[in-house]
Amino acid sequence: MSNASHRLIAHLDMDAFYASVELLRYPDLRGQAVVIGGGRDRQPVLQPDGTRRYATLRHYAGRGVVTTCTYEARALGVHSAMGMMKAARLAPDAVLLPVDFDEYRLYSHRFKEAVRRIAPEIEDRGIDEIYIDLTDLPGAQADAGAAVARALKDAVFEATGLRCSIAVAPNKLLAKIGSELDKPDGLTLLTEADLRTRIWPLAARQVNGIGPKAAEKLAGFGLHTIGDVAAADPQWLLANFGRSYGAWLHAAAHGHDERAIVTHSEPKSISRETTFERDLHAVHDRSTLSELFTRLCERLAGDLQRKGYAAQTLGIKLRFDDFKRVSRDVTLPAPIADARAIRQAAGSCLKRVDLSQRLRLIGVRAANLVPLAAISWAQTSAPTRQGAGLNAVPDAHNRQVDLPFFSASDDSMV
DNA sequence: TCTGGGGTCCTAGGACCC
DNA sequence: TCTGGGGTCCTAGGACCC
Repeated sequence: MSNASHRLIAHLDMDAFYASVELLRYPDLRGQAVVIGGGRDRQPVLQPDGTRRYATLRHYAGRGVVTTCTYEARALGVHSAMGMMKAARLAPDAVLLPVDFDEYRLYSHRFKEAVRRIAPEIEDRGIDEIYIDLTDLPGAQADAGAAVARALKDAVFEATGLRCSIAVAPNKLLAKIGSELDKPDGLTLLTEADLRTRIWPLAARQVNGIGPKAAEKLAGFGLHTIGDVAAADPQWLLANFGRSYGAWLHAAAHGHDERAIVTHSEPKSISRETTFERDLHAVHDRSTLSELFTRLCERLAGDLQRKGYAAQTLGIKLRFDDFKRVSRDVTLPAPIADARAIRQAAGSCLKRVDLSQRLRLIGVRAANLVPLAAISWAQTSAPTRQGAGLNAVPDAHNRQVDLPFFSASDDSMV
């Protein structure tokens, strides 16, 4: 019932989330350059005198990337998604910690619960950020959400000991941009009136949905800021960026966004992938690859079963040594969730790829997810679809994909 | 010593159906 | 022999996000 033009949408973003969680555990690192990411076995060592000894970036060797880092590390030029080798050159003395997703998920749950107690209309946007609809919250309209935002920040700190940045705006697009404007520990209020002064001067890349490719293309036309895009002729945008994306660019640059808060969603796909320590060859490293592949399928099966889904589509993703990537997938006559069936379906996909080039990464993906509860009875009567699904499986023995326990004729990679 | 892992959405062509 | 127009599903790839 709320008027769309009077919406109050908040975006809440935890400040350097993983790094900040680590600082709660290791307060002696506060104020230092700390990088999270890379290897697995870099746990701090507790020494006899009670102090901890930490690994530093200096001697890092491997293919990891920086997952996140403290603001002190950012001051040295390190940022998320940077290769660890590069980060090590920039900040050799920075402390290196392994990622601990279980711990981060715990804190993620805590901060979201704290928010939910004040404002229940939450959209999950990953482990460390959410959108919140404040529109119908008592009193929120009176001060454009300022007091609620303050209360949310306090509640999050109370529940976790962690700081966050919040922006309140008329829509998700502006709220998302706004939460970056005053980081860390920020509180930003944006209205339509701020568009010209506070949004248009920002780089186009600041808009959620304008990524590296689009930003580069825009820059090629001399459009660098959001204001530049806003000033561009809409017909010209359509002609150069396509009907859909061009129209969206125009709307976004003018601060228009009617998307609602989505409080519930079902997963569309579940996947597991791994990058090898060194590039592997399908023939040379056949047994290593086969074992890794089987392991991935087992982990995927575990994920599916734990989350209560079976998959009707299975696929693989490969990245070659030159970073080119391919994917293959197959849709089965009936959904599956067990490791052997997944291994076989994924194996059939693998056979459709030219594997003469060395591989850097391999992944397995489950899609077309069906809740396990929905398929426990009518398994056998699932209709078989015509078309590419079955045709795409070249080997006759691979057609028995709907059997819960297949006779293992396919343990090979190629 | 470049470039992780887990996702979503969009596009585009072909198969197939009516 | 020539000639339709939807609509949906499947597959592959790409952009983007956290």
